[in-house]
Amino acid sequence: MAAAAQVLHQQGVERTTIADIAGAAGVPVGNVYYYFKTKDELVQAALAEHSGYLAELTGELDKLPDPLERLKALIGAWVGQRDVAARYGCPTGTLAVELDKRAEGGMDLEAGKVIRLLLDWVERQFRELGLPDPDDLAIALVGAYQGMSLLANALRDPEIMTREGNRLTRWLDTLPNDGTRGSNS
Amino acid sequence: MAAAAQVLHQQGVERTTIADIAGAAGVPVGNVYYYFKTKDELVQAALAEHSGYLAELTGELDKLPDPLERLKALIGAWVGQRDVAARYGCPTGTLAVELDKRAEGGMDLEAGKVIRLLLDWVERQFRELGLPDPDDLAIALVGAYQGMSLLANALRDPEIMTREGNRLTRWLDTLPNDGTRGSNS
DNA sequence: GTCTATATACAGATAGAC
DNA sequence: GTCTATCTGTATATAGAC
Repeated sequence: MAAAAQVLHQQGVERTTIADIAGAAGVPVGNVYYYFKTKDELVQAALAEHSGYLAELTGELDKLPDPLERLKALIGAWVGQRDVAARYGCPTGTLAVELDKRAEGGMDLEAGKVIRLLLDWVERQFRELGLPDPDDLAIALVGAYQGMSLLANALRDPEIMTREGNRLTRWLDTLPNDGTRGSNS
Repeated sequence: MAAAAQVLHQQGVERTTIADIAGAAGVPVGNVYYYFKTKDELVQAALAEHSGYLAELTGELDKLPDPLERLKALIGAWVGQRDVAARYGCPTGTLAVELDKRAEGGMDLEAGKVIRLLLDWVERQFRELGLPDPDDLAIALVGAYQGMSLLANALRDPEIMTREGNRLTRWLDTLPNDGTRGSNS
């Protein structure tokens, strides 16, 4: 599953053969088919991997006491992945684009479900901050992440992630404060 | 070329066969190969179509006297395409994702060049407005467009385009004014 | 449960009649 | 310049030995 997630991210779903995944995992092709009946099941497995990574990350962030700090740490994690994003794009975002075209199998919305998990977590943070329209704010933040990942990838420029990350962090600081948290400045 | 642009956008590069494009254009396959030696050349042609559409759009917007109004009209054009974006994504953005994986042929950066054209035009508007860091602002605006297109597509929800479009328009109004243009409020 | 060999299908590309 | 028929490569998936 880890091999599938990595190779599918780097080479894309359509350009990746089962032999590629088998090779990356160090097993022969027939072996892969023993555990995954179709290529689509391997894609599902890769999505589950990304979903697990997301749960792990948000689980860590939830340990931070302040929702605003959690969101800033999330942006920090995104920027920390800037080189991967510039080379291969956001794993879930590029999968969403690829699966949308891959009509057969009805998996076109599976990547959207993982993105939805991230959206819901982000929305929860904005809600805890007492901000109006937390769903719109979540769309704005996650959308900015997907957008900067796509641009960084299309232009092969990791600096885009850094610059947008800084702007987003400043943006978070400009949002109205409901007064229950203290300001350090 | 128009048929190639449309079918490649809707079905994706890898899932589109030459027969699909030939069928959409109403000609047999052999005919397509008379004008385009390889599938990659058809992709190039599709990119040229999107680039032409972009030039047409910005050409129209340039007729507006105020750069701020040009940017707002650009956002309006994006939102006007919300149903297409929700179903198939941004034509250039999804192509960028697909071409990044399609290593062979060295076309991985071609879609990035078209996006660069848009970025440069947007940056020019911000510069005319006398705003600091116009390149960062352009990344933010075009990134937001790519992000909301991807989210709308992944979640199959055109309303995301409308809501983000409204937010971006309000954002433009909050940017510092250099004083050379009048405020109506 | 692991691995090799192969069947099946289909897409990119070409040859050549018209 | 248009179109049909076909070659060729390759990827998914399976059969079956071990």
